[in-house]
Amino acid sequence: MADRYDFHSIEEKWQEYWEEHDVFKTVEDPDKEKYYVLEMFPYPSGKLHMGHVRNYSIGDVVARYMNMKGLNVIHPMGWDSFGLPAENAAIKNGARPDVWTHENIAEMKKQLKSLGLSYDWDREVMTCREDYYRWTQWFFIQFFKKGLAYKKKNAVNWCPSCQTVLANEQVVDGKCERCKTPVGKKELSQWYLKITDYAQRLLDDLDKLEGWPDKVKTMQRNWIGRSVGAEMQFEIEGFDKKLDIFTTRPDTVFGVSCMVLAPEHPYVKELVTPECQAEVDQFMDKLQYLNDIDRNSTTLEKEGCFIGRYAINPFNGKKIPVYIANYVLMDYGTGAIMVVPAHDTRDFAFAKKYGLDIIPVVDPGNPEIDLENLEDAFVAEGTMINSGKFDGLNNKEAIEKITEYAEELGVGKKSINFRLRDWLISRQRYWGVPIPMIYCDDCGWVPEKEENLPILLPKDVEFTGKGQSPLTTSKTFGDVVCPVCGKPAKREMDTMDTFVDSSWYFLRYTDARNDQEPFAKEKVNYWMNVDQYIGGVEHAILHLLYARFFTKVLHDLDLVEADEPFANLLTQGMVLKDGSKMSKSVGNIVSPVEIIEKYGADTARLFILFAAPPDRDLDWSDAGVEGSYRFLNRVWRLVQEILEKEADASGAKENDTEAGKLYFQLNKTIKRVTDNMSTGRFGFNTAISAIMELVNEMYRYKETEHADSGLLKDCADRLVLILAPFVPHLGEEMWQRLGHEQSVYFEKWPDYDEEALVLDTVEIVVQINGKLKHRMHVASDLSREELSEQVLADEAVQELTAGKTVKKVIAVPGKLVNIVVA
RNA sequence: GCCGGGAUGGCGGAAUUGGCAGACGCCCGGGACUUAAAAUCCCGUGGGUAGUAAUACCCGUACCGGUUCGACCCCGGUUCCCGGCACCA
Repeated sequence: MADRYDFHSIEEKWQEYWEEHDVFKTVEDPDKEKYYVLEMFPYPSGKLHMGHVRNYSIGDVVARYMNMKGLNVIHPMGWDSFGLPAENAAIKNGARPDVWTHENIAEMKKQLKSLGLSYDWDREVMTCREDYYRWTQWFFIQFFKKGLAYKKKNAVNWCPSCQTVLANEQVVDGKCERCKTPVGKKELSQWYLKITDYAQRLLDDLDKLEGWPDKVKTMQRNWIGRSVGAEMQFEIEGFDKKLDIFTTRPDTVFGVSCMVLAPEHPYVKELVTPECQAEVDQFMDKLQYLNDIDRNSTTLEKEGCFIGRYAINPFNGKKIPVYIANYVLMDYGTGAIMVVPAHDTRDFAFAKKYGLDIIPVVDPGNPEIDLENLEDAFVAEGTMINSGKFDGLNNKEAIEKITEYAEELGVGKKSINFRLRDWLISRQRYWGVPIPMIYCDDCGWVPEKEENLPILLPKDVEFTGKGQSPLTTSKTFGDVVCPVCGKPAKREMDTMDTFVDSSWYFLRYTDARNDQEPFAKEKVNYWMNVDQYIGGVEHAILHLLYARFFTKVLHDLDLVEADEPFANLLTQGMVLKDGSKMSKSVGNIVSPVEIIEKYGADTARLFILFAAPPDRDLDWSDAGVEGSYRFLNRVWRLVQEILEKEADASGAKENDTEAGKLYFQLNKTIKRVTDNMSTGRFGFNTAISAIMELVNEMYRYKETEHADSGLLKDCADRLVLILAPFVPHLGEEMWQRLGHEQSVYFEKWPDYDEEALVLDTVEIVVQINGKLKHRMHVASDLSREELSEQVLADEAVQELTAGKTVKKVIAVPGKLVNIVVA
């Protein structure tokens, strides 16, 4: 009789019910407040892992809760289905990438459905399907027309293993983000999206994102890397062009002792004097043997080489030598710097090595620092010296004053530099969106006519895994006529980075079947923004930055009202096993399919939500899963037992009775769960523990004399309502058995009885000198004074304070009284 | 180096943001039911000292110090761990 519940048949039953009755289908309803909850869509690898289960369980609880709260919830799912693994399968065992991908999608969709997730599958999106990538191409053309897409030859990141170029964001510690192979450089002509035009807005608007974790905002700020300073021009003797440098320390311009250019700086070739040529060549040779990681290492010794020229400091007319050096990078600022050894640690090291002047221009005002013989660069705040009319100023003020002065002299101006680079989106791979551009010898790069979209991926290609894009092997793809002049022309052979696809999928969900436009305005504007976005922190800069950029551009193109995509963001922690990430090589993978088979989806969901707060890493525990399973069986049995008893409502709700206690607990629980579910709190683990306490209390009450079965039934009803978002199959089943006709998904989230939470008497704590000594029950509505009086009059308290002088009494109504004695 | 986050029992984690530290769960121990086991139910469970015992007292939220009647929480300093950025001028 104390049987375990049959989750197999229950879960199957309700999954069928939801599907047959279109329970999760949503349509726009202007009279209802909407709620858009979204989980990051997966790459269809074919197999669900625990990270997915966690991600979608969180989203599903939010979606189901918000629906019960009466909001019009949109909760879609789709597939980030372009990408390398499909192509690698093609290279390895001749699979067709499209077939391979669709098989994987079918398998994963089956697994997703077995979790009982509340998706509106009518909105399903696949980025690899023509009906989607047609619009990705269309957006690219809009970007191009706005001057936000351009092709440029540049030294780019090349992954030799993936045989393609990578964006800066995809290079982590000098290695490929996907396959961890060290990334090299290649000189290639590639397509870029001009994300740098949006650097300032992307930075500023982070302040608007109150519902984002600080961690992610900080990461984006670091990545965008804004720094304020000045650009200044230095004349070079015997050279007609001026040398442009960027500095954040214009205040130190009187302390410049040399100029340094990046070795790749375009002026270098022209500037090197014949006497220095040999030495410069030697230096360049040495640099060539360094890979990118070493070249950028902070520990690399600072080395350089004099190139035979002198520059003139426009502020003091001083003649200073011009060098090239390994620590100056061509792709930041102007690729040239002024060297101020006294106030920059790198410059200091460089000056020491080459015997350059070290001229202090900021006085620390600290007698312990010997300005004539600095042992280190002084980089903190101080007073200006050796700087002509600026002497005596605080150096922070001098930054502004000297910049203004430079402007007067016409040798410089305020300047802001970003670390962010433009987004390189060309990929030399097959399984991606063809870039809809055509090269004509006469017209240059022109976009394909919009009515010709989509430009379909050709099927007659070979997968060699080597060299150029597989599209080049197609006999049908490359040759076209120029859309402008009609002459023979060539198609672009590269495809787009898949991060382009995922930069707008959340917009497509709002109108996924539209074949006239990417989405209808009224639909996208009804549903956007995403109210709650949930996914892994690994996308903190990649996807989340690109998606913000895309949304802003589409906003500027007047396609969407929103200019930020995601109002609230939850970055969920990883699922670990025995303290480390689940992986094939470690052999510690727990398969969701097996867990669902053994315990059911409801148990898996409950455990994963209960074991840790969602933003923290979660260590998988088999014993913990058992515990969650035990709890669900406990609830199941409780509800069965209550149903077996005849309901005889009497409704005793006084605080001092057992029934009153239960009624109080019920309302407290509803309040706690409700509070924990509100946006931004994500207290799923504590919400569940509150429900567990209620269940314990119901068990206790059930065994008391004269237990009121009407009250128990009432409790069971509400227990099921608040539990249902977490364990939806069991929720539906119990709800039905409790005699309700409608799906629990459509029921209203229960309110709690505020009055029931106000007790007539409360237990308060009595402290003597801050230490807990005694407890007593008092009326809950006592004032401070009444409370102190009553406590001091208490017999036990008198005993505790006997023979001591009461110096002070602090009373906090409803909480405690602290008696300070001497 | 700069920035962000963190450290609480044997374990995962609670604590309405200054008011009973350790909720809830796991593990472990004891008991009930059972011929027995499983399942289930009940009880105990931070450490220490004293006591046959009810109990009493002491210590305890990484470390040192401060503010306060009162600190896991606020302030100053230190250590360690995780994440991001980094020869970025």
